[in-house]
Amino acid sequence: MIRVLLAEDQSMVREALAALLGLEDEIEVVAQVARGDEVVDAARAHRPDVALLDIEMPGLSGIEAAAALHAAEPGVRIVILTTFGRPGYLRRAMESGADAFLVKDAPAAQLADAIRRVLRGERVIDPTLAAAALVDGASPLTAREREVLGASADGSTNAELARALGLSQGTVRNYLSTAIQKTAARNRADAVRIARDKGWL
Amino acid sequence: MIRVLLAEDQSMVREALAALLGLEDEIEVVAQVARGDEVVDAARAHRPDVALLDIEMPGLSGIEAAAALHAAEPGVRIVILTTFGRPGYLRRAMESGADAFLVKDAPAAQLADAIRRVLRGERVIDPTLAAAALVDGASPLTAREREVLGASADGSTNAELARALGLSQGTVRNYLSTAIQKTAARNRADAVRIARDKGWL
DNA sequence: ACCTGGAGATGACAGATGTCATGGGGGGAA
DNA sequence: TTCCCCCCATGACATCTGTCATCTCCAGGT
Repeated sequence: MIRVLLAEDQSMVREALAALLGLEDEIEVVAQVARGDEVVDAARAHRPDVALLDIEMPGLSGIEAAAALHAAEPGVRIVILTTFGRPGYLRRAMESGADAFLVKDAPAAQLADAIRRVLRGERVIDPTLAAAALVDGASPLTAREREVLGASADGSTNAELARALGLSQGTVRNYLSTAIQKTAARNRADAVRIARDKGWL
Repeated sequence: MIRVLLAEDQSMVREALAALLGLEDEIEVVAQVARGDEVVDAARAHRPDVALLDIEMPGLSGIEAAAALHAAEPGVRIVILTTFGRPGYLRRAMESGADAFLVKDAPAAQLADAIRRVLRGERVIDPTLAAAALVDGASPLTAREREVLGASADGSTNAELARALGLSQGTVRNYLSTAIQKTAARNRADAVRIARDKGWL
C-alpha cells in the first residue's frame, strides 16, 4: 500500500481528494492536514510515502512546507498540487525539493499516476508549464522590490508603505519604479498583476 | 436515487467531488460539465434532481448558470459551491434562484447534507455568511461605476479606459472617484480590492 | 585593491490621479 | 409636473505617482 499525506486547506476539496484517492486500491490516505505548518509533524507521526501539498495554505505555503519536509524527512516524495500554474511557483517548488507539480485542472487520473511515478523516482511536470518557466525565467525582482510591491497590492499609498516598511517615501517610489520597469508594467497595479501572474510575489 | 449534475471547471476537483458524492449510496452523479454555459443543455439531457454549481467557471459564472437553469428547468434544485464566501455572491446567488450556498472550506459532510435538504424544500445558507450579506447590503455601485472600476482592475490608465469604454477621460475619473468614495477606499486599486472582496464586481 | 550591485536616501520634474463645482439630457416615481 | 437619480461631460485644482540624476554605505567577488 502507498501511504499518502494530504495537505489542503479547503476541507471540502481535501476530503473529496481523499475520496478520489480512496478509489485506487493500492493507495491509502493516512493523514490529512489543513495548514502548511502541520505537514512536518504529521509526516513524523504517520510515516507517509508521498505528501500531496496544495500551495495556497495558511501557516506555511505548500512550497515552504515542501522545503521543510524535504529537510526533515528526505525519504518522503513530494507532489505539489495547485490551482495556479505559475512559472515562479513551479520553479520554487522544484527548488524546494518537490518531485511532481500538478495543476488542479489536469485530469483526475494524473493524480494517482503522478503518485505512482514519483515513487519510482520519476519527476512529473506538465511540459507546457516547464516551457513557460524556462521562458519567463526567475524573478528579476530584488527582495526589497518584491516586499514593497507586495505591500502595495492592497492599495496602500507611498506614505503608508514608507511608514509600514520603515523607509522614506522617496525610497518606496524608487523601488516601485524599478519593479514597474522590470515587470514591463504601466504602473504599480499592473506590476502587481504581472508579478502575481508569474508567481514572483 | 438522487440524480446530481456537477459543474466545476477544475477537473481534478470536479472528479474528486464526484468520488466524494459517489460514497453516498443514495446519490448518483449523472452528469459533469466544466463550463457554465453547458449547464442547461446537460440538465435537459440528464434530468438531474439537483445541480451543484461552482461560481468561478468559464463561459457563464455559476450564478448566471443558476439563473438560466432556474428559468429553463424550474424543477431542478440548485446548490452553489464556491471558494469565496462573498456577501455579494450569496445575495446574487439567492436572487438567481439558488436553494443552497456552500463554501468549499466547510466540512465535506455538509455537501451531501445540503443536497438532501434542498430536495426536502429547505434552503441551506451558512449563518455567518447570511449575517455578512445583511450587514454589507447590496452593492452601492451603479452599472457604469462597476463597469469602469472592473475595467481598471488590470492597471489600465484613464486614457486606456476612456478609449475602451467610449467615454471621455474626465467621465472615467468621475466614475472612479464616486466608486472610490462609495467603497470608502483610498484609491482605485483599493476600491477594486474592496469591491472584489464583497462580491460587487 | 577594485568593481559591481543592493539598500537607502534626496531633490526636481512631468504626468497621472482624485476631488469638486457645474453643466445638460433622460427616465422613473411621487 | 416636479423631483431625483443616473448618464455624460468640462475645467480647475491639489495631490499622488513614476522617472531620473545623484549621492552614501556596505558586502561580495575577481
